[in-house]
Amino acid sequence: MAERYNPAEIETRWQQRWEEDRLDEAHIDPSKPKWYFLTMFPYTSGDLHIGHWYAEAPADAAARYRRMKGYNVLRPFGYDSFGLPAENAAIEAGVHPHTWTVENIARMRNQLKTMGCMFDWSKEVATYLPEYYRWNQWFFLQFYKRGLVYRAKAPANWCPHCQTVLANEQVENGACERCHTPVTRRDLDQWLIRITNYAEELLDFSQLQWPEKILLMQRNWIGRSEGVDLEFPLDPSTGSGQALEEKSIHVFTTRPDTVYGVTFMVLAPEHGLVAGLTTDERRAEVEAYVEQARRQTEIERTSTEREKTGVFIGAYCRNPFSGQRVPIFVADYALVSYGTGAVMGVPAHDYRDFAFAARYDLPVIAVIAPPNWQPGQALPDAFVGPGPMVNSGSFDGTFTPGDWSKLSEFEQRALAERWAFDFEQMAERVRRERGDGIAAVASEAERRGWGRRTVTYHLRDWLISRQRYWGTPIPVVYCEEHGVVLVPEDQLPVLLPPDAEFRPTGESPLASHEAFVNTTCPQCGRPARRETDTMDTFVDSSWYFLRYINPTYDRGPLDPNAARYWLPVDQYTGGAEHAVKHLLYARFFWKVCRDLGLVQGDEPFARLFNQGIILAEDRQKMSKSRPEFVVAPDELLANVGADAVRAFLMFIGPWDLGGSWSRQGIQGISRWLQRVWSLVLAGRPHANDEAPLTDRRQLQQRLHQTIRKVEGDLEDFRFNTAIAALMEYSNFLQEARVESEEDWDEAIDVLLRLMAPFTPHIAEELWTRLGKSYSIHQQPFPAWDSALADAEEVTLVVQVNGRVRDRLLVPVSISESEARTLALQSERVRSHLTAEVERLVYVPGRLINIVTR
RNA sequence: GGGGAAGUGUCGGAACCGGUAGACGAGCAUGACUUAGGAUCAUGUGCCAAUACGGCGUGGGAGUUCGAAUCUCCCCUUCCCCACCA
Repeated sequence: MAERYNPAEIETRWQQRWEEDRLDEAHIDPSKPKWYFLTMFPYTSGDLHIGHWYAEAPADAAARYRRMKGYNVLRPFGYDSFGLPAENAAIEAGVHPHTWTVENIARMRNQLKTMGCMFDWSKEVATYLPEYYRWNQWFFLQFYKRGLVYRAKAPANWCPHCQTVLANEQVENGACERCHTPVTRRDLDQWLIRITNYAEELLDFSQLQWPEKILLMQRNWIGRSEGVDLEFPLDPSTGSGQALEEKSIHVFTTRPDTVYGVTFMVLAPEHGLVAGLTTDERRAEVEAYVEQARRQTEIERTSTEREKTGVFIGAYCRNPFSGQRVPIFVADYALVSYGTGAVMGVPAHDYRDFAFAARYDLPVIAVIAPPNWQPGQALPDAFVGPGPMVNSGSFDGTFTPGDWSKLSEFEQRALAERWAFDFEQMAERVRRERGDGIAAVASEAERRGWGRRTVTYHLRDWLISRQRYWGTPIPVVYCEEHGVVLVPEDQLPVLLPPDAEFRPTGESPLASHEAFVNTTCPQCGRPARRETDTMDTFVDSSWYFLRYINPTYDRGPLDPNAARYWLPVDQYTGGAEHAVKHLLYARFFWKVCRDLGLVQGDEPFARLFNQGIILAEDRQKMSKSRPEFVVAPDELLANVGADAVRAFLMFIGPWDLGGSWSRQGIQGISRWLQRVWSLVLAGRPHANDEAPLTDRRQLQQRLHQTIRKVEGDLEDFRFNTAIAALMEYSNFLQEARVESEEDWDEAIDVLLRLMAPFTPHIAEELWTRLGKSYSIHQQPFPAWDSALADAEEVTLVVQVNGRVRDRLLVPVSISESEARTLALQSERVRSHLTAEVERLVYVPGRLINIVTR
């Protein structure tokens, strides 16, 4: 009786051996093409769950395949280990975040090793270590010197639960992405990074082989809008008596063609001019409104269902084009964070303004004539479509496209229906029309000095200050004499003191640590205070992949020598949830690094692949409240083994779609591995029985077809069909009766090499047991020969009027006339030929369709 | 409100260019072997009929085509992302 497959024993044995032999360490080798294969590093949240396996196991198979194809593959691993979750968990458990993090990393590392992945452990990186965050601080200094870091007092997203500010990207539906508490606003002095300087370049995706979906999300997030900054002079006859430096209000508009339709002006509640412009009699009401806007959460404030509200502030400005006096309102539908924080209200041609005007009984002046509209007629709704300008002084009659080209076809059709005009005709008219009211008014504004063309982005500057403990201290000192002073490079790192009170109070925890706060000014040596905020952890993750290439290098964040060889990353894999956070920040960081001369090229990640999400059996997302899914169960590893878990996760479906985790299906993989085990160890099946001999040519054909299929699937991350092909192949071998020992050996040799990327342990074990040289993971991937893979005979389907009536086995080389003859001779076909044959459609190698009258 | 992805047996899924729908697994059924098994092996398994060389089948409805899961239009459902962007 042959020995049974015992995955637990085999797997631990090989994992130890590979580690001892440093099989997976990558070294610079100019004689080989390199392949930097990166997977997003995990947050150190504790035990590994099946989601981690899902991110790592298929990527490992793809990386192992690359290595077998002759690439020098770099496959590092690290830990994103600063940040709120560590702190929150530590507070809950009453442990220091440092202890919590160190323990988690140790546990995660051990659990990771049971997966049998080809990680190069010599390049491990953890962001909480001073050797790492020292370079965050170094980057901060370089950014500062290049004018890419600045300090500003601005209303910031504030999470009342986490007691810290958040970047725009970390607010989801108006709530904190971590704890889902509704976000409010707070005015604080904050450090920001000028990512907007790179907005234009970040919109260039031409060098990226990324999923369209992600590019689209980044494009939308950056949100480029071309428009005009228009200046509306303040009316001197109104307003408060306060002396104002500002003489005008700036608005950003994409629709200057509607400027004659302005009937009011809206300032965001946080707009700097509100307090100064408000008249005394309006002051109480305005202040109450501003105060309630401030208290509201983002969710309440940005709900689209909500009615537009606002308050007249008593002041007026003047429309430079029409000369008309325009009342100024404060309303929370204007956002400080977009454009100039002020909106020109054109109710006739903007839905929001229309709703606002309706509520406060403000005039609606149509300045673009909708189809079938008569002058003087009231508008039932805002009209955003194209048409001739009216009520617009010298611009009357100028055609303007309105929002037409910005609308999707769907929206255009809806608009056509709403205003009862012909969609096709209008589309054609806009295409043909040479007039452009938008450009005409914009040019006029520039000529008269009333405004200038400008581009506005949805992307905000990146707010990196955090009022929390567990992060990188910002290397800045405040001196009474010298103000903001940077900590000199040779004094880095500014160490995070281990003994600070880290419980959040709303104040930065470091502020109460006297020994940390009190320092001396690097310039004059007199007493000074340290900055007590820490950095957003997205700073850490923006460049970790640069550190991997040589994590011990101490003369800079990255080793230039290693950088020249390894960078950029050839393949990046990870979840799509980072589409506009990490992936945008990392692209930005790279571009700055390029400008600092640290790296070459414009993009860090040439190719990107997003795996899907793995759900529990009942399609619930895995979570901490469901411990049965949080831990990749030891018991599972003991029973079926890591190879089976790996292969099952790849077999479950396409990697980018994710799927449900079920223990049931894993039996199928386990059985397959058992069958392969017996097949390989038992030797040629049916060697001595009466079964018909398998044709040698057919054996080779299956072998080469399988290599071709598995290779193609691995190139495209289609692991599920690759494994199905391997199953088909091993099932075929099980049925086969192969005469020659050599042929059999070749067939098995190929099977094991093809399995090695997916199930590395069993492949290595069987390989060794067959007496082949260690290690299978250093063997080349088998090559296929299309002459051998291509079939000599094909099944020709014969259809009558599109219905399959017969299948004929014919040589590939069959001529059309031979095929016709054979098809028409077929008994099965003839019985369906009840009418005269009209024509014959012949698709070589596939089918013949006989069409009758 | 906008954008995107997807709907195929009992289940996960396959079908890459418009050309054999359901590969490969799971589950189920029957049988074999077994003291027993959630072990192993064999056979079957889309639905309806059951005489088969039959009919119907890829969310629903239309269309293009010799031929549609695949292309076009309308409708329905699910998931994801963004959401007062002036």
